[in-house]
Amino acid sequence: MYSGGVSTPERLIESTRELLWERGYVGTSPKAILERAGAGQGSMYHHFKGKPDLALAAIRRTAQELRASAERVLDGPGTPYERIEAYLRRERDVLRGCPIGRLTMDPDIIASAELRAPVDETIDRIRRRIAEIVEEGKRQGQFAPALDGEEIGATVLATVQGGYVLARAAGSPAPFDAGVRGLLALLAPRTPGQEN
Amino acid sequence: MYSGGVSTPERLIESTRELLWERGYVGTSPKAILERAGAGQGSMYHHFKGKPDLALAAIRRTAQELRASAERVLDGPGTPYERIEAYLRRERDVLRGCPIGRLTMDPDIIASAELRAPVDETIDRIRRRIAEIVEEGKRQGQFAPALDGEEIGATVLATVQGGYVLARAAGSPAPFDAGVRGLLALLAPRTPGQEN
DNA sequence: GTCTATAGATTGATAGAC
DNA sequence: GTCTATCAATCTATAGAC
Repeated sequence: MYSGGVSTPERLIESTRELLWERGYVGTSPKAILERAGAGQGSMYHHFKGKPDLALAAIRRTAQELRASAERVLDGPGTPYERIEAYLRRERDVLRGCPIGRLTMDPDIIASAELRAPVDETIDRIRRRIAEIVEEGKRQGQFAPALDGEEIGATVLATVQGGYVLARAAGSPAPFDAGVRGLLALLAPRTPGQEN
Repeated sequence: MYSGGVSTPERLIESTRELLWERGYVGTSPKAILERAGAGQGSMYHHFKGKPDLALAAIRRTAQELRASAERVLDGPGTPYERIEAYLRRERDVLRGCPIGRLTMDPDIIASAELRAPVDETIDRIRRRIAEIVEEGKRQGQFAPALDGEEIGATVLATVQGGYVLARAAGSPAPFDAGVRGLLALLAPRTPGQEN
């Protein structure tokens, strides 16, 4: 339950972000949001048009934060391989899953162009940033010329998103970590004299 | 809506399978199941203890079918690489997602050991089968000895599961196909004289 | 701007007629 | 074995007092 010097709309958005992550859109009721935010029924409908409007505000903020934190890692120091490795290995609460990726399994999100848009944009931007890094690595001779940046970008992001699925199914982060290690082994940069 | 010479419990299970795939567990109501099955309230509670019991029957059947069809491809003809390629490229209704994988984003499925069990078992068995095939490929010299079968198995399955996430976010199967192509490029078998 | 009261629909489940 | 009727609780939303 949020309190402190934070405004009511702010508490509503933060509570919605948490619940969307935990239970998805379909599984999140206004009542649950209001309880967590410590607000009454009227407050929500005063500040937002309804559940979809509040969810949109919450999703936009989560998308923005996720994109920023991913790009901080991808634009950090190191060789192309090292930056992709940093992205794959960065700290994650694996069993909670991806707060943006999980929304793609929500039928009401996918049915609404407005709610799906920030999800699409976030995933697409990260994927394209990885694609650029792979192309950079190809120019530097770190990756094989036969690799396609766009394709590897999709593979990297899919491994992460699918890693969450495997981990949640198993009830353990281990399969996520295994998938990441497998991908890194496949991506391992070519060093002089190395045959694979 | 199911009819024909099919029994009522059968129609209930099939309707539940469809709805779990489309809307997940949280998003599927007994009412919706009954409407699709063309049955009344009483029928469902006569044959099943309730929503979780019916869902369990539906999930077990879907899990069984998915495992069988995946293993048919993985145990088919061809080299280890070709069998993994066949698995990755097999026909999929990409935008519908995986009927088993999507359940991992359902909080009520994950909260129930009984409902999660068939999901876990299905994913785990396919992953281990791929791991065996990778080890077989290593023995044949088709894959680099440095690769770990268990890890690559997780990477392959994660790429598929995550590919669905990317595709549904984009509203197009293209990112799924791109991710698969990227992974296949990384897995590409070593042929005599080839350096990467 | 916040609250409670209330609305009509839907949820998951039960009772009891046929 | 199937149906309709009914249940208490919850859903999303609105009304209106403060």
